[in-house]
Amino acid sequence: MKIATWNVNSIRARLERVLAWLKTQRPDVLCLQEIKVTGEAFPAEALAAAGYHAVVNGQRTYHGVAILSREPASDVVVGLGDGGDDSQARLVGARVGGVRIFSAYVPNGAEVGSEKFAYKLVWLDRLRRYLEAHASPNEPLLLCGDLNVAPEDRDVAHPEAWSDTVLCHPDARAALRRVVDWGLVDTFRLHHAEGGFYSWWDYRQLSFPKNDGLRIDHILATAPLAKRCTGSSIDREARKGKQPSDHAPVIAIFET
DNA sequence: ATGGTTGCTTAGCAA
Repeated sequence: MKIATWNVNSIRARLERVLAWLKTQRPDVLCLQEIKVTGEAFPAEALAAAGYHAVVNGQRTYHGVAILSREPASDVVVGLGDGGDDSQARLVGARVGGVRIFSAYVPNGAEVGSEKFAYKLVWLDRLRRYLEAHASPNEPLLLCGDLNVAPEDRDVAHPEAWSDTVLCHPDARAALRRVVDWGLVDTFRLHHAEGGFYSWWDYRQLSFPKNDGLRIDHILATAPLAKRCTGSSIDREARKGKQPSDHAPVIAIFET
Protein backbone atom coordinates (compact mmCIF):
# COMPACT_ATOMS: atom_id res chain seq x y z
CA MET A 1 0.00 0.00 0.00
CA LYS A 2 1.48 3.29 -1.16
CA ILE A 3 0.40 6.36 0.80
CA ALA A 4 1.28 9.95 -0.04
CA THR A 5 0.60 13.42 1.31
CA TRP A 6 0.99 16.71 -0.55
CA ASN A 7 0.22 20.31 0.25
CA VAL A 8 -0.64 21.43 -3.27
CA ASN A 9 -1.27 25.13 -2.52
CA SER A 10 -4.54 25.26 -4.53
CA ILE A 11 -5.86 22.18 -6.32
CA ARG A 12 -7.11 24.34 -9.16
CA ALA A 13 -3.66 25.85 -9.77
CA ARG A 14 -2.05 22.42 -9.40
CA LEU A 15 -4.56 20.05 -11.04
CA GLU A 16 -2.47 19.17 -14.10
CA ARG A 17 0.57 18.56 -11.89
CA VAL A 18 -1.42 16.38 -9.51
CA LEU A 19 -2.91 14.37 -12.38
CA ALA A 20 0.53 13.84 -13.91
CA TRP A 21 1.95 12.83 -10.54
CA LEU A 22 -0.86 10.36 -9.88
CA LYS A 23 -0.28 8.84 -13.30
CA THR A 24 3.40 8.19 -12.68
CA GLN A 25 3.32 7.40 -8.96
CA ARG A 26 -0.04 5.58 -8.73
CA PRO A 27 -0.36 5.88 -4.92
CA ASP A 28 -3.25 4.01 -3.32
CA VAL A 29 -3.99 7.12 -1.28
CA LEU A 30 -3.04 10.77 -1.69
CA CYS A 31 -3.86 13.18 1.12
CA LEU A 32 -4.12 16.78 -0.03
CA GLN A 33 -3.86 20.03 1.90
CA GLU A 34 -4.51 23.66 1.00
CA ILE A 35 -6.90 22.76 -1.80
CA LYS A 36 -8.42 26.27 -1.43
CA VAL A 37 -11.80 25.31 -2.87
CA THR A 38 -15.21 24.32 -1.63
CA GLY A 39 -16.35 20.75 -2.03
CA GLU A 40 -18.61 21.85 -4.90
CA ALA A 41 -15.71 23.39 -6.81
CA PHE A 42 -13.32 20.48 -6.15
CA PRO A 43 -12.28 18.87 -9.48
CA ALA A 44 -13.68 15.47 -8.55
CA GLU A 45 -14.55 14.48 -12.12
CA ALA A 46 -11.01 14.95 -13.46
CA LEU A 47 -9.64 12.95 -10.54
CA ALA A 48 -12.28 10.25 -10.98
CA ALA A 49 -11.24 9.96 -14.61
CA ALA A 50 -7.71 9.37 -13.32
CA GLY A 51 -9.04 6.55 -11.14
CA TYR A 52 -9.38 8.25 -7.77
CA HIS A 53 -12.29 8.69 -5.40
CA ALA A 54 -12.25 11.85 -3.29
CA VAL A 55 -13.52 12.88 0.12
CA VAL A 56 -13.27 16.60 0.72
CA ASN A 57 -13.43 19.08 3.57
CA GLY A 58 -13.33 22.18 1.44
CA GLN A 59 -13.38 25.89 1.97
CA ARG A 60 -13.22 28.99 -0.21
CA THR A 61 -9.86 30.79 -0.53
CA TYR A 62 -7.95 29.23 2.35
CA HIS A 63 -7.16 25.82 3.82
CA GLY A 64 -9.18 22.80 2.66
CA VAL A 65 -8.16 19.13 2.82
CA ALA A 66 -9.02 15.99 0.91
CA ILE A 67 -8.25 12.30 0.62
CA LEU A 68 -7.92 10.68 -2.80
CA SER A 69 -8.05 6.89 -2.94
CA ARG A 70 -8.13 4.21 -5.60
CA GLU A 71 -10.55 2.18 -3.46
CA PRO A 72 -13.70 3.93 -2.28
CA ALA A 73 -13.44 5.48 1.18
CA SER A 74 -15.98 5.05 3.95
CA ASP A 75 -16.70 6.44 7.42
CA VAL A 76 -15.87 10.01 6.43
CA VAL A 77 -15.39 12.51 9.25
CA VAL A 78 -14.90 16.24 8.87
CA GLY A 79 -13.37 18.69 11.34
CA LEU A 80 -12.52 18.19 14.99
CA GLY A 81 -16.15 18.30 16.07
CA ASP A 82 -15.26 19.09 19.67
CA GLY A 83 -17.36 22.21 20.06
CA GLY A 84 -14.36 24.45 19.45
CA ASP A 85 -13.77 26.57 16.38
CA ASP A 86 -14.23 24.38 13.30
CA SER A 87 -14.63 27.21 10.79
CA GLN A 88 -11.28 26.43 9.14
CA ALA A 89 -11.29 23.28 6.99
CA ARG A 90 -8.21 21.55 8.34
CA LEU A 91 -9.11 17.92 8.96
CA VAL A 92 -10.79 15.11 7.08
CA GLY A 93 -10.71 11.42 7.91
CA ALA A 94 -11.91 8.26 6.20
CA ARG A 95 -11.45 4.51 6.16
CA VAL A 96 -9.69 3.03 3.15
CA GLY A 97 -9.12 -0.71 2.97
CA GLY A 98 -9.16 -1.25 6.72
CA VAL A 99 -6.93 1.72 7.51
CA ARG A 100 -8.15 4.95 9.07
CA ILE A 101 -6.54 7.86 7.31
CA PHE A 102 -6.53 11.54 8.27
CA SER A 103 -5.46 14.43 6.08
CA ALA A 104 -4.53 17.36 8.32
CA TYR A 105 -3.48 20.93 7.68
CA VAL A 106 -2.15 22.24 10.97
CA PRO A 107 -2.34 26.04 11.36
CA ASN A 108 0.89 27.75 10.35
CA GLY A 109 0.85 30.18 13.25
CA ALA A 110 2.16 33.28 11.46
CA GLU A 111 4.39 34.77 14.16
CA VAL A 112 5.51 33.39 17.50
CA GLY A 113 3.49 35.13 20.18
CA SER A 114 0.62 36.02 17.85
CA GLU A 115 -3.02 34.97 18.24
CA LYS A 116 -2.50 32.65 15.29
CA PHE A 117 0.40 30.94 17.03
CA ALA A 118 -1.77 30.42 20.11
CA TYR A 119 -4.47 28.98 17.82
CA LYS A 120 -1.90 26.59 16.34
CA LEU A 121 -0.91 25.27 19.76
CA VAL A 122 -4.53 24.88 20.80
CA TRP A 123 -5.37 23.15 17.52
CA LEU A 124 -2.59 20.60 18.05
CA ASP A 125 -3.87 20.01 21.58
CA ARG A 126 -7.37 19.50 20.20
CA LEU A 127 -5.97 17.03 17.66
CA ARG A 128 -4.34 15.04 20.47
CA ARG A 129 -7.66 14.99 22.34
CA TYR A 130 -9.48 13.99 19.17
CA LEU A 131 -7.24 10.94 18.82
CA GLU A 132 -7.73 10.07 22.49
CA ALA A 133 -11.49 10.27 22.12
CA HIS A 134 -12.03 8.71 18.70
CA ALA A 135 -9.17 6.33 17.97
CA SER A 136 -6.81 3.75 19.43
CA PRO A 137 -3.03 3.50 19.08
CA ASN A 138 -3.61 -0.22 18.52
CA GLU A 139 -5.64 0.21 15.33
CA PRO A 140 -4.15 0.78 11.87
CA LEU A 141 -4.25 4.56 11.51
CA LEU A 142 -2.32 7.17 9.56
CA LEU A 143 -2.10 10.87 10.33
CA CYS A 144 -0.86 12.55 7.16
CA GLY A 145 -0.43 16.13 6.21
CA ASP A 146 1.19 19.51 6.45
CA LEU A 147 1.75 19.54 10.19
CA ASN A 148 3.63 22.84 9.99
CA VAL A 149 6.29 21.68 12.46
CA ALA A 150 9.84 20.56 11.79
CA PRO A 151 10.20 18.09 14.67
CA GLU A 152 13.97 18.35 15.16
CA ASP A 153 16.95 20.40 14.03
CA ARG A 154 17.95 17.67 11.57
CA ASP A 155 14.69 18.50 9.75
CA VAL A 156 15.88 22.04 9.03
CA ALA A 157 18.57 23.18 6.59
CA HIS A 158 19.57 26.12 8.80
CA PRO A 159 18.26 25.39 12.30
CA GLU A 160 19.80 28.50 13.84
CA ALA A 161 17.91 30.73 11.39
CA TRP A 162 14.57 29.00 12.04
CA SER A 163 14.78 28.21 15.75
CA ASP A 164 12.47 31.01 16.88
CA THR A 165 9.94 30.69 14.07
CA VAL A 166 6.50 29.08 14.20
CA LEU A 167 7.77 25.97 12.39
CA CYS A 168 10.51 25.19 14.92
CA HIS A 169 9.63 26.96 18.17
CA PRO A 170 9.95 24.69 21.21
CA ASP A 171 6.25 25.18 22.02
CA ALA A 172 5.26 24.06 18.51
CA ARG A 173 7.57 21.06 18.69
CA ALA A 174 6.24 20.14 22.12
CA ALA A 175 2.65 20.40 20.88
CA LEU A 176 3.36 18.09 17.95
CA ARG A 177 5.25 15.77 20.28
CA ARG A 178 2.15 15.39 22.43
CA VAL A 179 0.24 14.29 19.33
CA VAL A 180 2.97 11.81 18.40
CA ASP A 181 3.19 10.54 21.98
CA TRP A 182 -0.45 9.46 21.77
CA GLY A 183 0.95 6.55 19.78
CA LEU A 184 2.33 7.54 16.40
CA VAL A 185 5.59 6.91 14.59
CA ASP A 186 7.23 9.25 12.08
CA THR A 187 7.47 6.80 9.18
CA PHE A 188 10.09 8.86 7.37
CA ARG A 189 12.49 8.50 10.29
CA LEU A 190 12.08 4.71 10.23
CA HIS A 191 14.15 4.74 7.07
CA HIS A 192 16.29 7.89 7.12
CA ALA A 193 18.27 9.04 10.15
CA GLU A 194 20.27 11.78 8.50
CA GLY A 195 19.40 15.40 7.83
CA GLY A 196 19.08 17.05 4.43
CA PHE A 197 15.53 15.86 3.65
CA TYR A 198 12.91 18.58 3.36
CA SER A 199 9.32 18.79 2.18
CA TRP A 200 8.82 22.57 1.98
CA TRP A 201 10.86 25.41 0.55
CA ASP A 202 9.70 29.03 0.62
CA TYR A 203 8.90 30.47 -2.80
CA ARG A 204 11.12 33.41 -1.93
CA GLN A 205 14.88 33.84 -1.58
CA LEU A 206 15.67 31.03 -4.06
CA SER A 207 15.08 28.65 -1.19
CA PHE A 208 14.60 25.56 -3.35
CA PRO A 209 17.72 25.94 -5.52
CA LYS A 210 19.65 26.52 -2.30
CA ASN A 211 17.85 23.58 -0.65
CA ASP A 212 16.99 25.88 2.24
CA GLY A 213 14.04 23.77 3.34
CA LEU A 214 12.23 22.20 6.27
CA ARG A 215 10.59 18.82 6.76
CA ILE A 216 7.11 19.81 7.91
CA ASP A 217 4.94 17.33 5.97
CA HIS A 218 4.58 13.98 7.64
CA ILE A 219 3.07 10.51 7.47
CA LEU A 220 2.59 9.33 11.05
CA ALA A 221 1.49 5.76 11.71
CA THR A 222 0.26 3.78 14.68
CA ALA A 223 2.37 0.78 15.70
CA PRO A 224 0.42 -1.87 13.73
CA LEU A 225 1.16 0.06 10.52
CA ALA A 226 4.61 1.32 11.45
CA LYS A 227 5.66 -2.32 11.76
CA ARG A 228 4.65 -2.82 8.14
CA CYS A 229 6.30 0.33 6.77
CA THR A 230 8.91 -0.84 4.27
CA GLY A 231 9.99 2.49 2.82
CA SER A 232 9.56 6.25 2.77
CA SER A 233 10.64 9.12 0.57
CA ILE A 234 10.11 12.73 -0.40
CA ASP A 235 9.61 13.40 -4.10
CA ARG A 236 11.83 16.42 -4.52
CA GLU A 237 11.36 16.19 -8.30
CA ALA A 238 7.76 17.33 -7.88
CA ARG A 239 8.99 20.66 -6.46
CA LYS A 240 10.87 21.42 -9.70
CA GLY A 241 9.78 23.06 -12.94
CA LYS A 242 7.15 25.63 -13.71
CA GLN A 243 4.48 26.59 -11.17
CA PRO A 244 5.22 24.01 -8.49
CA SER A 245 3.59 23.92 -5.09
CA ASP A 246 5.97 25.14 -2.42
CA HIS A 247 5.68 21.63 -0.89
CA ALA A 248 6.88 18.27 -2.21
CA PRO A 249 4.89 15.03 -1.82
CA VAL A 250 5.87 12.66 1.00
CA ILE A 251 5.46 8.92 0.40
CA ALA A 252 5.33 5.86 2.66
CA ILE A 253 5.00 2.21 1.62
CA PHE A 254 3.29 -0.43 3.76
CA GLU A 255 3.32 -4.13 3.05
CA THR A 256 -0.18 -5.57 3.00
C1' DA B 1 13.80 45.31 10.51
C1' DT B 2 12.32 44.41 5.90
C1' DG B 3 11.63 41.93 1.75
C1' DG B 4 11.68 38.35 -1.16
C1' DT B 5 7.06 34.86 -4.15
C1' DT B 6 2.65 32.71 -4.99
C1' DG B 7 -2.55 32.12 -4.91
C1' DC B 8 -7.00 33.94 -4.26
C1' DT B 9 -9.34 37.80 -5.17
C1' DT B 10 -9.18 42.10 -6.74
C1' DA B 11 -5.93 45.41 -2.10
C1' DG B 12 -4.75 42.76 0.94
C1' DC B 13 -4.30 38.45 3.43
C1' DA B 14 -2.05 34.14 4.25
C1' DA B 15 1.72 31.38 3.78
